[in-house]
Amino acid sequence: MTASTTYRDIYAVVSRIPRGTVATYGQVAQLAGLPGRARQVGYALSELDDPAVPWHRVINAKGEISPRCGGEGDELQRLRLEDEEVRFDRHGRVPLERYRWRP
DNA sequence: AACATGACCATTA
DNA sequence: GTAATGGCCATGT
Repeated sequence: MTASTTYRDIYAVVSRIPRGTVATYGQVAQLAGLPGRARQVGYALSELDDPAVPWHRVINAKGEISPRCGGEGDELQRLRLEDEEVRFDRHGRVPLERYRWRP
């Protein structure tokens, strides 16, 4: 494990995302003080094993759920978001204009 | 130390 | 609407 400060910073921001809202990787990176390092955010979440972090509230800039190893990860994420009042359109993505987290 | 990989984003055509 | 390009950095071998 040995979570680096960068990762802990990312986890801290993700943990602050309110229920019923979503944030993009770029947004999380920006709020975490890592502008332009959206990639690291996704990587940090992939290595994440802390159930206290609502990683399912983080999606890509297209409002879609990013693929992930394991198979059921994307599906699980969608179910969890729907369980939090977040609806998907017919394209299978979330309207960021509507559910985007605004700190 | 070097190389390759990765849950990405913004811009341009 | 899609396709391609550049950039950014941590992790594992």
